[in-house]
Amino acid sequence: MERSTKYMLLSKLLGERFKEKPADAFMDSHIFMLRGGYVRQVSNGIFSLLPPATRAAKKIEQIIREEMDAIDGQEVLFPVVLPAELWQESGRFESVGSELVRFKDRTGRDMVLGMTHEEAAVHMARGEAKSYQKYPFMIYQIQTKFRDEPRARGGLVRVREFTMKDAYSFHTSQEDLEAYYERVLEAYYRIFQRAGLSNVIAIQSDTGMMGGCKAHEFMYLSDVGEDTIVYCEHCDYKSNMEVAVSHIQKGCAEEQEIREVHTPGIKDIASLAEFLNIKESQTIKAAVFFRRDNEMPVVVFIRGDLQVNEVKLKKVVGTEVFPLNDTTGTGLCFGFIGPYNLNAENVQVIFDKSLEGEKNLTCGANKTDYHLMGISVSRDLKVDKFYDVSKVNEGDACLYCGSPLKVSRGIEVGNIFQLGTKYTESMNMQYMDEEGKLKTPIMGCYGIGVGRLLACVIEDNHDEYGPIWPKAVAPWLIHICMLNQTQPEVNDLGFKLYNELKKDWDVLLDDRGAAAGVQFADADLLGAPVRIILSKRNAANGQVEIVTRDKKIKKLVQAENVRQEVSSILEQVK
RNA sequence: CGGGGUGUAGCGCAGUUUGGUAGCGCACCUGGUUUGGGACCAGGGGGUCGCAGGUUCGAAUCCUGUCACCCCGACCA
Repeated sequence: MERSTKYMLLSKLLGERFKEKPADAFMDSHIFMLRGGYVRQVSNGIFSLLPPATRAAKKIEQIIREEMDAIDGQEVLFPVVLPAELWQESGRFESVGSELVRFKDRTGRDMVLGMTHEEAAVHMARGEAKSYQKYPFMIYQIQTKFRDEPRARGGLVRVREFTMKDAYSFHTSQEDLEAYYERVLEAYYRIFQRAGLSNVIAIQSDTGMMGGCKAHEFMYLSDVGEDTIVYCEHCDYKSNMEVAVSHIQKGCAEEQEIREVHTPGIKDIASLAEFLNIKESQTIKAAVFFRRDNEMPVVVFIRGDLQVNEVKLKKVVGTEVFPLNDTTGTGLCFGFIGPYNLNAENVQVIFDKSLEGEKNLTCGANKTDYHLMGISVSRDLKVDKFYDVSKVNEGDACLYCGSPLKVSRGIEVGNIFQLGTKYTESMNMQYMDEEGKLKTPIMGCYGIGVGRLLACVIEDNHDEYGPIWPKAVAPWLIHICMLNQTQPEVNDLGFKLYNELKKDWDVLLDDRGAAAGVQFADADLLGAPVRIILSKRNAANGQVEIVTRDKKIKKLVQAENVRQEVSSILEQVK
């Protein structure tokens, strides 16, 4: 019996492969992982990995490990289950929503499932790093996380339980953190490159529930990505849509008198612009939200052609906001809300910067079926402050160089944060500096989702038949097919090559005696970079065929030269 | 959490409108013929038709409830 999945007989490999497209999958990586016997869903967003995926994941983890060690990381392991007290110390037991799984243990003690490990890292570090002499240091783990996502989807791209590499660094100065942050950023680029993932960019991002000041997300650019990225082709500007900024072209309208117009049933900007034959950019849109703390509705006034960026708005109002659909009890005249003569006693009003200085605008009249035309913002409205709460649109001018901005989709495969002292301070972590004074360390954290990265590697490396694994990640490097296996010379040569090659490489031997088409289809799904094909007709000449999974190399070689040919071909493939 | 969709064998599906013995293709097992892109012949195993109630002589099919999964949105290190 084979004892190692490193080399393996295909007849023993666990994992049914099939040719039909699974009905529930729509992403290529998801389809191939199901069809190729890589993963099986156990529950929504919860997967088991079969041997091929396990092997590929381990290889990715090893790449990550090497690169983390290369920037002085020390590997550790935190628990999956943590006591609520730790999360109460940081304040996140209360502040994080229901994606944090909370439960009670046998004795009724509150516990959580780790969804990220800042608290655990500080808990470890504060007990072990009491002198400045230990600093700086970085600890990391590769560990299961659980987040009860409201909506898992796309196979391994967005799941509830997943393996993540998370790293935490501790510093005695902001400068030191920033210098280290740069080292991590470069290590991340090396990791993605080594894993065979092209087209990953680092972009500025929102810090979200992590807190802190500066953060980057590493985005694999892909049409099936869930995140929207704004970037400038001319300068270096790249940002998540959530925090993207742009220069908004201002109108140059003439000032006009205010006049009321009858607009029966015209409740949205598109129909208003059409009804009055004006541009959408000449209107003021009112978007209403409610605050999570339910204090009062938030009315955002923004130029009619723009949209409200809820992440930006959340930062301005200081709490989460949700679009308000139920109008009753707000005192607002829905569909006809305008900033002029608005009874704003019971609402919070925010003006977007797109309105600053604009003239001759049309807005709701705060009474049903009427709008006002000719509003000039500086003349007619009292605005204390304009905020940037608008979404960037493709083609907007870059704030830094003026070139038109581009918009793309991406999958977040990693992120890095400068956390500052958010956790070290709240959790009372201190060290003694050179002068004998107690100081609070400054912290950074850095994550990579292993399974998501694996899925992205397939997204980036596949054809219509299956994955084309980069050799650094491939479950097996060499896949031997024996056509006409009933012929002793084929069978014997197959096992001879298998036994020889497995000394140096991860090898899979198809010993099932299956039809050629079956063997090829399965080899495509398993995606080994190099395929060796044995057949009756070539065995007669002492030859075997070697092809690469990407079909770029295909050659007949003498059986006795296979080892060196494989070696040289492996040098050439990605 | 809102909107939509689907639950029948491991996978893909038909059957439900009009109630009457649980079906098809692929996969799996046995034997045989095959073998350069999912080949063929013969035989076989596998289902409480998501679950729970109800109507009925009789329910995959009709009614009520419930659960799960998928898609869009909301949400999200």
